[in-house]
Amino acid sequence: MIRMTRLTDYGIVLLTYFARDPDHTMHSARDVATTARLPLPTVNKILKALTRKGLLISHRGVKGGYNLARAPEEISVADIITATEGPVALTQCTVSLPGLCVQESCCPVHGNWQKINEAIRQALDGVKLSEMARPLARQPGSPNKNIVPREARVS
Amino acid sequence: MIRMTRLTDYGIVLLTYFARDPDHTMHSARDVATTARLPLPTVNKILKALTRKGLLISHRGVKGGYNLARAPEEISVADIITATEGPVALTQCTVSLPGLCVQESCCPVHGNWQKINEAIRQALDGVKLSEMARPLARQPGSPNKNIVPREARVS
DNA sequence: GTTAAACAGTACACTTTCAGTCCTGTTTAA
DNA sequence: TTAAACAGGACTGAAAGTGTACTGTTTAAC
Repeated sequence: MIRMTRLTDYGIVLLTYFARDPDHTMHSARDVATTARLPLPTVNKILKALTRKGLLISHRGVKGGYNLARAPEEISVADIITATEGPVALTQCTVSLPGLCVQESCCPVHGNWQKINEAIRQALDGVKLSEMARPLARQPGSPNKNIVPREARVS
Repeated sequence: MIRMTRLTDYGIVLLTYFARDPDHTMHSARDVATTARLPLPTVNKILKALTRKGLLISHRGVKGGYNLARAPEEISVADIITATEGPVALTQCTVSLPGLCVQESCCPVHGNWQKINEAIRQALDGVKLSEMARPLARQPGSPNKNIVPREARVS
């Protein structure tokens, strides 16, 4: 499996809660944590990170909370992954700028990765948060199932 | 960054050495390790794994070694990743069979990942080993540059 | 038949990364 | 003034990844 971190997965789920709210009202980390049934410290951490990367807007103070910084149609899965994990790429080399790799001039597969990464980037860029939030939500206030605890899975 | 393990990266590079040989002759792990300038134990480990998954054919004994099990045009990057890391997917849930996830029935993004993973699978399936081996090889006997040692990169 | 080269399989130690939590500080509505 | 809520950093335990070593099996060559 090509790994995405669990926090990124959580982040996407949390963002769908914001996206699903038609009024675009503010939601505190506590509310979101309760809704998503995830521990508050973890939710805090994720929302803070997403804010730093410009996907959420924070409001401090007693009635504070978070808002989506952009419309759900304008936020792609690639944006979210980029925010929490850095540029979308499968290998280190294509993340770094040209010339930074010490063995670049003689690598047998140099350049080919660019094409692969570009394809993946496009795939992830084509899926918007609005789509992720849309169809299959049966119970809005429900936990993330993407992460399956090992002990919860049939062997 | 969406992570692929280093061994997978190595594996792809090693396979390109086999693919690049027009005669499809057998190569021992020792030879490949020397050519790729990677430690022999590591190369051994990777080639053994690729053999178990059916991408290479092994021949034991004194003049033994490895061969590609199929033509380079018939081996995709997805095949290689699948062989070393399991099914191509970004999240756990889409790897498991339906029904195995305890929270499946109420996950807000369930099903949407299927689409994303499919897109990525197709992207990786469209790139064949023959393409990876083809164009940019300047010095056939050169090391893998995909992995950039942290200390080798400009900060 | 003996030998040595080469693959097969397993186990292990080391390192790095992830995940989750906690603590202190700042902001702001009531 | 108070308390709710975000900001930022630090820390720890767990998990995964990485590289190596060791023992066993196969087989070509002599």
